[in-house]
Amino acid sequence: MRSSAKPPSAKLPARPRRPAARAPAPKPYHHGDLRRVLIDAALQLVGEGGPDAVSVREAARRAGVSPGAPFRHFPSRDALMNAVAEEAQRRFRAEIEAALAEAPANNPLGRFRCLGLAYLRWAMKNPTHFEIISSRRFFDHDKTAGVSQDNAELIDLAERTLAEAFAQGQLRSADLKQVQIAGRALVYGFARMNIDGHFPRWGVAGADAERTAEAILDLFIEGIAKVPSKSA
Amino acid sequence: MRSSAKPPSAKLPARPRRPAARAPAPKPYHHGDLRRVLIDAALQLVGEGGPDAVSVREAARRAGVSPGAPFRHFPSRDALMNAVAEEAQRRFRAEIEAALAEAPANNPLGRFRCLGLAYLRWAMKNPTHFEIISSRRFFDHDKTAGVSQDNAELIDLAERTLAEAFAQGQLRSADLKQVQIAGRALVYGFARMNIDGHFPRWGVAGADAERTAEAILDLFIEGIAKVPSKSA
DNA sequence: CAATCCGTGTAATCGATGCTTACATTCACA
DNA sequence: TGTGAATGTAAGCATCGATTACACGGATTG
Repeated sequence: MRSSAKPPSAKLPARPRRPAARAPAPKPYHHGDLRRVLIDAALQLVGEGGPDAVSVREAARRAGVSPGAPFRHFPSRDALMNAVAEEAQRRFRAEIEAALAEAPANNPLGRFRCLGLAYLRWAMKNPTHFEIISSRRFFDHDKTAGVSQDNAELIDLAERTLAEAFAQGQLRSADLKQVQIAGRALVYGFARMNIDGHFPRWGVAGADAERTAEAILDLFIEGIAKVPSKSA
Repeated sequence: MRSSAKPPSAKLPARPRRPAARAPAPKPYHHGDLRRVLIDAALQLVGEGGPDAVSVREAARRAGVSPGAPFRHFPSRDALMNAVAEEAQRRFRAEIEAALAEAPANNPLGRFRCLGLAYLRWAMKNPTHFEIISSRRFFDHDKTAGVSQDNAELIDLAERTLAEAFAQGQLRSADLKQVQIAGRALVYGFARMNIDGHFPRWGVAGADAERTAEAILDLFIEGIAKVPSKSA
């Protein structure tokens, strides 16, 4: 979308907000909630063609608004992408926490596995959205208090879960930091490889992908668990 | 570079090819090896600001050539990026194979570790170049015989090494495919997290980064090795 | 109720980019 | 030596991000 030929976009028929007693209400001068609509449009564009497919003008077009209008709400394209990325990150975190809420409470290592699985599943179901939250370039690194609060929350969650697992003697290594980074690298890497096209065989079906994701996660968990063989 | 103000590029002083008996040879009409120079310029641009920092015009500017000239050698920007990515992939493979050539021959698992380490080191020393080879979008997926021969070679190499390790009883799992994918995901993930800015603490120094890289690699190797504790 | 302020949208414009077409130059081969 | 193919230039198109001047109209005031 960003520099390719494209039909003139067919002009949406002026969204029917506020039926307006009698006049045809062709298009109210003020949009209503343009900011929200722009973010949604951009999210959709990301879903269709990745981050590069997002253009301010196309988002404006889909919102039925002039090309300059978005700049009233976002000082730059990056600012729009920032908002989009934060929204995606929010959804990501919400889904993972929801999945974890259903996991058994008294098996930390099992909970850790559950966390990783939810991570992988979301990333594979929403590849382009994962792409924008994983590439930190869309987050504002100047803001105080850590840009994406949601991301820090997730990391904390993983760390606490690992600490519990260690406290219950479920881990072989005491270097929790390394284990945490390795675990993150594993799921991150698998998710990104999937997005970046390193597994061309898995078309859209993704059943193989999900099975493999689970398998390598288990391989990792077994690798860090205490007494890996012998009994089981 | 792709849409920001920039000084007019200072105009290189007409590269002195072929001193030309006596005339000042201000600029030969034909460049000599524009294709090569364009790829180098683009590689440099990638090194300076990542893939998005590459513009055909800027590459042309640095080659001291008109904006349309590159299109004689590359039908599109993507084609240029393709060439750039293949060049980077070639260097990547060369360095890894060189490192592996110095590894002890009769310890497959050790060789596997060495491979992973070389991978991580190159990725961390050439982050932006790793970025373009990891994102497969710059490779031509239509070409027969697999686009990046070099990449397939590397994967084969890893698989053979793992098979040897298994044959010598060094591995705990017999599912070599899973082990290979997990290993790839681990190093890939770590490298990309580093590039994508998930480890903001490691400024440019990178000593911490390299140590951590080695640590998580060892953690993984221990996890897949047979008899992980007990003796060592 | 009316006047006005200011948030929000429009129109027009700028420079940069990818890419194409028409033309110019020069190399290489017959 | 002459000519055609290869390779460069010049000019131009459409799109993009971004800025500026202006227009609209809802909300707050007196």
